[in-house]
Amino acid sequence: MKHYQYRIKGEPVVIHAVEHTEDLDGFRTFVRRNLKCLSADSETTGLDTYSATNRLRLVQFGTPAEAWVIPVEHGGEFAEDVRRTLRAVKRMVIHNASFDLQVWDRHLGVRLEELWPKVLDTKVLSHLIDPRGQDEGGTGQSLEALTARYIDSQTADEAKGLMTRLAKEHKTTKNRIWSLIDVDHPDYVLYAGMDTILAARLARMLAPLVPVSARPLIRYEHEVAEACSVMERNGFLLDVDYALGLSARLQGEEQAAREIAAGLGCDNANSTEQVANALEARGVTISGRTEKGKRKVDKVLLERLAGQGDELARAVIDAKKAAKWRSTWVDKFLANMDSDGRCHASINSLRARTARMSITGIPAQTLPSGDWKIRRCFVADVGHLIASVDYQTQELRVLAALSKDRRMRAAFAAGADLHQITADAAEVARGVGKATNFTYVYGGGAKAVAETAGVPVAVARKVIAGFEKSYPQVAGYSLRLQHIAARQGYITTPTGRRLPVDRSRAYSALNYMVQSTSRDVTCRGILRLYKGGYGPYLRLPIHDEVVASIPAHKSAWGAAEIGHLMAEDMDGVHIGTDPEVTGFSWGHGYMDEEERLLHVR
DNA sequence: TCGTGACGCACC
DNA sequence: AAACGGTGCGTCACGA
Repeated sequence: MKHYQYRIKGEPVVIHAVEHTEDLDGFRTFVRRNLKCLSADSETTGLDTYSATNRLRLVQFGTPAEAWVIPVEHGGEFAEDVRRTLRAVKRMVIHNASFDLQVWDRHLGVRLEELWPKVLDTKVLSHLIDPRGQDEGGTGQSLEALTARYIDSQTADEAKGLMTRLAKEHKTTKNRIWSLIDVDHPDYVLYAGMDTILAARLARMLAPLVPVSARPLIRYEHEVAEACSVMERNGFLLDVDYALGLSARLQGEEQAAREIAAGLGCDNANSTEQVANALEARGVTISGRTEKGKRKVDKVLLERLAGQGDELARAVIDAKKAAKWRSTWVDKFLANMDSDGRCHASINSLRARTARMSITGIPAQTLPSGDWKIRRCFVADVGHLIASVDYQTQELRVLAALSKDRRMRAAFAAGADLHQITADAAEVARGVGKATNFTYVYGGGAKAVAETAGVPVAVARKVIAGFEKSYPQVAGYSLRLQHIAARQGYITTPTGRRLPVDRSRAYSALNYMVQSTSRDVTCRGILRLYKGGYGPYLRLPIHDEVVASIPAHKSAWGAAEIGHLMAEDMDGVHIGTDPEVTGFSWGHGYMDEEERLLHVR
């Protein structure tokens, strides 16, 4: 048994490090005394919870003044005591609970469903107080930044410095120190214990700072996080043979393209500088410049040159694409999969300033959609099919509900084609109307519309004017939001969420409102699915879409049920869904008929 | 050898 | 007067 003293702004705190089973008596007394509420945290060998080599090393429990660190790595009675404690505590404060709950689920066998209902996640509180990141003028959501802002900057620095110093001492990197450091190293134990003390203090500090309007969101965001953590635990089955084949093919394509590029004077197609030099050596003039004044060599330029017959441009495009597809997607899937061949995404259910989610691990939000080959890597469970259900023009319907624009609402009620209406108002093609609708909601002007729709700026101006004439109350709504934002620095969504709006970019208020409210539509749908027993079938949420793996023998029924549960009326505007059973792989939804016939299981 | 900024590119 | 919102990630180039 060891005890470490530390001071936070002069106040003494103590960290008890359990070493022997006899030490557990003191720990049990501590738990009994604080059964009502404890903070908790864990230290693992890494963030890859589902990999075969990942281990749980420490579990820590704390109060604002005291922490106990249990070396669960030793197993036996230590692990058993932690299990009992996790189950017995009435309320648990955790910073980013999704991570720890999955760790305990995987390594201790305590199901995350059992623990989520009693968790208070300080990261959730922090986001509801200020969703901005550190580089956006906010505090960010990291424990370190929150400690510096709300508790004590010196403590934050010292806690952070501990592990950096340990890594240096052990001549290793910050990423590797977690698995190498002795489980009873004083600095490691101090660091581990401090985190729970800080989380316990943060909970007290942050809870009263959540705006009254956002209080109901506390429960709701914990439930959304729970549903997402179940999806993470489920994982998405990888078609290993297909992925290996695709990887090999991409490697061959990249190699071939690189050889051509090298023959034409460019050794590294990934280096914009080298490509620019090689192109100029061939007599190409590069007029575009980046923000920092460098020669701009992007896909637009390269495609144009390739279209004119430039072989180097073509080779560079091919080499870059094959390399990116292999390294960013396929090889990453193969590296990430667990021993059952499943990939576990990491879903940050409350991420952006607008509360939009982000997904890493499987970067599901950014997989190519124009080509099925990458998504084809992911398949339904045995005996299942993939169902994909998305909302129909979610953001525009949300805009109709929010702005109360009579004509937009009437158009949706009548089942009219909003993109066509916008197009007709300016007598342009439907595609131009569609691009304008989206770009307008993104806060774009004539220049942006011209860019995305591929029309001259003069035409873009006309289409925007047509949009505003078609839906006169939308522009008024945008202005009202801008005024509110200018007055108080933030706007409040229908769910009570505060969205800070930078005064220099007041025009983005409309987009923030629509994006955030749409996110909440999807989240409510996810919660209905989760509470309706669909948790085991859910795979990924992607903005306005949910992907699921459902038993094949009732897949059509299942997809329709999912669509039903997700659909909702918002202030009289129906936000409906398009359920689709794609096939045995996710990619099947992006194939044509002929391709589907070639890909059978 | 590491961390970081710039760039480009994938998506809704 | 006009205003492109929100993400993740790989590579290169550079400085500590």
